Amino acid sequence: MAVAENSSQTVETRIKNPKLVRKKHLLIAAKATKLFIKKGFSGTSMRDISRVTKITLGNLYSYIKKKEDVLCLVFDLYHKSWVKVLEKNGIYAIDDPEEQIRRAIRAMLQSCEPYQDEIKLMYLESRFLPEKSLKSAMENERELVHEFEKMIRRGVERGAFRVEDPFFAANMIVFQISVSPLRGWNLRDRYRYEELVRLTENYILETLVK
Amino acid sequence: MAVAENSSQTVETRIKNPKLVRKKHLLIAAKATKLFIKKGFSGTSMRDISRVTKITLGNLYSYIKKKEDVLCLVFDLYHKSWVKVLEKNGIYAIDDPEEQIRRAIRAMLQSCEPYQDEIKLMYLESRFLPEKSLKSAMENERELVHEFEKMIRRGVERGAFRVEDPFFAANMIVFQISVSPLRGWNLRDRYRYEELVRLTENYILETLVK
Amino acid sequence: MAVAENSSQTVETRIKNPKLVRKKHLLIAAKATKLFIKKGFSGTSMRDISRVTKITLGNLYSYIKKKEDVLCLVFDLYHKSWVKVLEKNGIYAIDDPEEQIRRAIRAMLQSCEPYQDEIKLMYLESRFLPEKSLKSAMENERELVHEFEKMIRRGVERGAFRVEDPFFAANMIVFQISVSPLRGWNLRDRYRYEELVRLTENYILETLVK
Amino acid sequence: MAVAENSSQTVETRIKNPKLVRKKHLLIAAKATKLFIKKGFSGTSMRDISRVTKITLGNLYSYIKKKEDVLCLVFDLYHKSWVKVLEKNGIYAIDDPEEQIRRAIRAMLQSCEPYQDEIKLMYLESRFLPEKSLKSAMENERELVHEFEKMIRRGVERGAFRVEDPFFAANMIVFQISVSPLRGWNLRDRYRYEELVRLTENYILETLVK
DNA sequence: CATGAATGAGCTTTCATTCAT
DNA sequence: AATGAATGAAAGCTCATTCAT
Repeated sequence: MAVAENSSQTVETRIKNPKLVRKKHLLIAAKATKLFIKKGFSGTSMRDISRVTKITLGNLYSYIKKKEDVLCLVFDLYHKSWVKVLEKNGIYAIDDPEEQIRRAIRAMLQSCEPYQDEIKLMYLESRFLPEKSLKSAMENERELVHEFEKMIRRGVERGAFRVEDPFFAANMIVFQISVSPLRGWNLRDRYRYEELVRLTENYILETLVK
Repeated sequence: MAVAENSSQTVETRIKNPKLVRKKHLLIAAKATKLFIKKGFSGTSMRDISRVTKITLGNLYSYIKKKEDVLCLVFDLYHKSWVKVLEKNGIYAIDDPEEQIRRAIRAMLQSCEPYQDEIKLMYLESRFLPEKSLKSAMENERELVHEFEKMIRRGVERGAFRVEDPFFAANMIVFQISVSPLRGWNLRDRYRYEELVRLTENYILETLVK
Repeated sequence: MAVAENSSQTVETRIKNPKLVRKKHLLIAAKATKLFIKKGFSGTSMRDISRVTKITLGNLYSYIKKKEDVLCLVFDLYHKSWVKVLEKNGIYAIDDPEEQIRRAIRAMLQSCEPYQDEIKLMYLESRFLPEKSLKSAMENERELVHEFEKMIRRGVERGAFRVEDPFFAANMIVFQISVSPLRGWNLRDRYRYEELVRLTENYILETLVK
Repeated sequence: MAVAENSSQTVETRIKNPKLVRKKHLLIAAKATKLFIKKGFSGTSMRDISRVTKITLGNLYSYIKKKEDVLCLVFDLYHKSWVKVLEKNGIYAIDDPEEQIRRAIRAMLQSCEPYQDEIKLMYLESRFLPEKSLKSAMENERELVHEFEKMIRRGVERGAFRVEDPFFAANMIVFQISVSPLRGWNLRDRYRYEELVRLTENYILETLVK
């Protein structure tokens, strides 16, 4: 969930200098994100993007080939490495299943915090991705679900969890983690984010634990 | 979740005959829904809508004033009466809190079943609604959340439920009910809908019940 | 070579009134022809065409679907019925082969006269036609060549002509007929058109007749 | 018709070293020719030319000033020295007029053979030449016509030819020589080139000779 | 009430060309 | 001499919306 370091291998470029490409791609992705959040992908014009990035329209097209490439850049920027979030937070090293999954959820929630709008954006606009990118985004999510499934199964085997269908539960948990970005309008003016984290964490755990 | 009978108070019209207006509004909403599901609101042109409704472009603008009015009509058609779903299914008459909420969830899930795509659509395109309609749609949801909150509080008082924060829980439940429309791509080819209903129902109940 | 009466069956339209379509198509074709002669097909923009026809750009696209359709309209306007020119001039009724072919050539040359630039245009820009139209244009020419071939064979059988290869000769004659439009720059300021007709006619006949 | 040795006096350059200029000009012309044949002058972009020549876009503009200069280079490359073809083939030394003109035609046809596409190209795209180059190209052709005119007049004086108007005939002959490049689509899949040479040669001669 | 032609602004994309290094 | 990033204008085309009939 942390912002990706190496964006934009996906997007072809006419510019040769890779450092410059990276820099501009980051700029484009960052600025476009804000526009997309405000007006949506279809509602944002290339001229808008040109204006806010202060990159000439013609030059903009030196760094991308099509408008949807901008969307890919945005996804590249934010959609990297859900699983890495777990790795980085040392989740796999935790032995106790309850503690493990609790910490996993918390890690996810905390690393989502600064990117609520971005996550919603990705949720709303993923359908405009070119098929290849869409697939990779979905694969990314599937991986995350799979990690949770494994954690749940382990908890069940250990007798710590009581779960009817681990695959379904894993899907539900991943979905529940996104409750704040997706339903924020009803929650975020009522709770501080930390509270939301705690509440969500507890709520999910309540379901699993015997 | 049943289709609303009286759509289109929201949308102003040049036509006087109210029966005709209602008839055409229903037609427009129904046909536009399919287009929006397939191509999104921004991806659908007024010409597309004119073509599928077989209403001339000019005439179409006798029944609406702007393109976003069509979206309002669609929302009017599907977004009415969440609470009525509960009423109609006799939820309020059920005394046992666990049974009550279980049946409420089931009623919601079942009445959502034929409208998965429409629900997703409303989720995706609500941001293009004019503010007034958006507010009313949100209000509608808030009402539903509120009903669940009341059921939860009653269960807690009766000692049937163990819930930290009823308002949060109600929000989460309403959110969880929409797991199938919103995350269908990973679930719907694995489970039949009845199974999903059962799994979701059980999963949510597991959390609440002591 | 006479201008076609019924242009534009080829080109699809959003406009329903067929008379209007015909009228505008004629207008578009006529005005575009002049532009294409001056600046070529690629060098002429849709905006140019919009300007000279005084049809709004958006509306222009109600009468065509793509820019190349305009080229089709131009070809429809001028490229009809080479063979009809022969029919209309009563060529097939002439018994004497020499007289027949002489009159055929003259008829072609005379009916070409008002359209020198247009013929050159069609020669230069035919490569931008969509394949279907290109084929039909080529077929049209092939028919003309074929008619000449038949006339030549008849003359050979009658002992009036001395020709090595009638098919080749027919091709060469059709080519020679276009000498004025295609090489006009060197000839047209030296001879009046009538003289060119006479010279070409005699020159070709000289080759054939025993 | 042989490729010119000294191209590019026409085109101004920022580069000083004349050998280098010549080398690059030849490269540009040769590669651009292929592109122009395939996609036309207007359909070819400077980037295309940069790509195939492997000369950087910026550097390309060190050797030319405008895109049309590239066209000039192409014309320089192929359009030189029609008259030289006659010289090199020893045409002027031939005494017998019929033999002379027959050999002249054959020489032209044979030296055209490898450049059919190039000749058509020059025919199609000459209108994009800057006026000066266009004039020089036309002058070149005029010279060729003039040579033929002289040969014809000589034949007439000697009593070998019977020609109404030598200037017109010369024009027509030069035009006929280009029948294969310009009308190839109907002839070239029916005859081998040698046959076309023989047929054209005989056909033209038939007209002239008493 | 209905028709469908017309409008004009806006879209994405590409191009010839220049300029700093 | 050479590189390649940058520019700004213009291209083809579509759209929501209006208006005369």
